Amino acid sequence: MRVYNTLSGRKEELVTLEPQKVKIYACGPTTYNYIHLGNARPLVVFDTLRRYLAYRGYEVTYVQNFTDVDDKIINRSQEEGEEAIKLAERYINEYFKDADTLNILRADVHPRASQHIEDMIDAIGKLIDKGFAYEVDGDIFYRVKAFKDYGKLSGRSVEDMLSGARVEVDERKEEPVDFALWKAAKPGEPFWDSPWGKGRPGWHIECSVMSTKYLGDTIDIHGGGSDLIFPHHENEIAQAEALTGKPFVNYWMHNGFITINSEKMSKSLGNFFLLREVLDKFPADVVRFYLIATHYRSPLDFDDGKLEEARKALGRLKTTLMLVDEFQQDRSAVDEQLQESELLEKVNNLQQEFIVAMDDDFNTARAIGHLFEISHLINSYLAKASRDNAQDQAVVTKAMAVLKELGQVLGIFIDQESDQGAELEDVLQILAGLRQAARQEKDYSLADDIRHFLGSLDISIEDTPAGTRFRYEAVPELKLLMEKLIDLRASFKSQKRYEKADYIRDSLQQAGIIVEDTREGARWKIAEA
RNA sequence: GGGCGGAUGGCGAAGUGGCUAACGCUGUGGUCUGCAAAACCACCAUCCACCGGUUCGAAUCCGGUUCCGCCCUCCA
Repeated sequence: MRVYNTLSGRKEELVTLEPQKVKIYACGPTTYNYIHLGNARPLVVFDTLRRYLAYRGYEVTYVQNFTDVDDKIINRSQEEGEEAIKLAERYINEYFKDADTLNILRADVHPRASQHIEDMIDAIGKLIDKGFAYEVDGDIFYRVKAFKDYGKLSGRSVEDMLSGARVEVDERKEEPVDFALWKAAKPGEPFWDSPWGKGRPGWHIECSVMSTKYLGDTIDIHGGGSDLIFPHHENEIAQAEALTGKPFVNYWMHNGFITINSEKMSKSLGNFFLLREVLDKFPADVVRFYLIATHYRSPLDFDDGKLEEARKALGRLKTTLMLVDEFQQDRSAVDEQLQESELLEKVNNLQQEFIVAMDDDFNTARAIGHLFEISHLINSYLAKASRDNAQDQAVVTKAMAVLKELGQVLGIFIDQESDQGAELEDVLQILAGLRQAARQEKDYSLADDIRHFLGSLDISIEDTPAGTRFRYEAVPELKLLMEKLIDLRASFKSQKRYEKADYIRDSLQQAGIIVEDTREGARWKIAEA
């Protein structure tokens, strides 16, 4: 398995500290707002990385922090009159809602800066003792010149930075490039007690401290967005390696940005979309698919059209799942009489190619391409297969298991549970029955009326030799379907087509829905409720 | 100014020395259908920003040019 390492600027064979075990630290969000789509990319990218490593037999330990002590949080809390830690906590909870929707697995540990102040004070003290930090008026700065490897990650030299320094210079610092480890508290700010007075930690120290605390002095992979390379990750290295004398991270991985009209999506430019706004318009699996359909290091341009395309593309894979589901007679009883099959041979080859693609720096784009090829093979096979043929059943089931398994590794098959599933399906089938009968009687206006009605609810209807099938992305509301059925029944009654009206009432009853006629009209209820 | 990366069909996006340049979207023709949708079948880049070089052979390596993005300030 090969991984692009920012440190060396090339792909390297992944050799973990311990065989078949991998320790990953991912930089998490600063929680002063809802996350935007740009924040979601590393979440999905590193979640996919993690799933894939687990799929390949690694025991993964995954740590993702929350920055809940920070200038932006303090500013926000002063604007809104909410205590900083409370505000941060509130957005941490909101973060989990978004992440869960996107099918992001929880980390093994989600450490928060606010809960590791003691550890940070301890680390800062040691850095001072070793000569890597100095105090000025209650502030502590890191002495960049003392760390000889400074700049090795971002590929720049201290000299270059000093000459081209655009940093607003704090005169008290020994060098403009020195950065804050500890900031003395200003009036009205949250603070903790330290040997240097009341204050709070700088941003960079938390990751060094929490990474080493939970994963050890040296870890395998540290990930985040490319904008963290400098200064954040550079400073993490300086802090941690000065402290331990050991390499901090073996593989640094950075994802590219999401752009809008080729400009980076960012809060300061104001061109961002909150993840939940996007999730309002598009299902989570589509968003996830969109985020990994491009290689993680490439820029990814955003607009609704791209998501629409992702919706259609993913829909193709889901269609295969649906077609197989429809084809299968009895899922449990297969598998025994499995014979040689050209389909399975090809599918197994594609599974290997999927692995080759993912092994090559997690090339999800190429891997997804192989998924489409599998999908295509299964669809073609299905078109000629026979439901009653045990061999066909076995082969298709086996092929689909591969597709599902690989989709699961990428996290793109998110099951959408419906709470009224049973009734809903029955009601749809009753509508299908009415339409089917209308078609047989050549009453196409009624047949089309039903189809158009369903179309208006974003349910599309497809006739197949085996019957009628429904497709929808958002689970439709039972209430609306019932209103239509009640309407139809009323019009049948007024036309004195009682056999149709009764068909509706009787089949609803069988489905567990009771229709009662009253003076004002009909009403309905679910029998068990 | 310094550092890093990119330029592939109508669009998106893989491919980093050698079979017909993946895959998806769109489009076209066909099968199927009361109509439709889905599915299936077939077709859609003699060419990979430009110029030069290395090589038997390059989109793929090297040099140069143009254009674009990112980082150097909080940012995933």
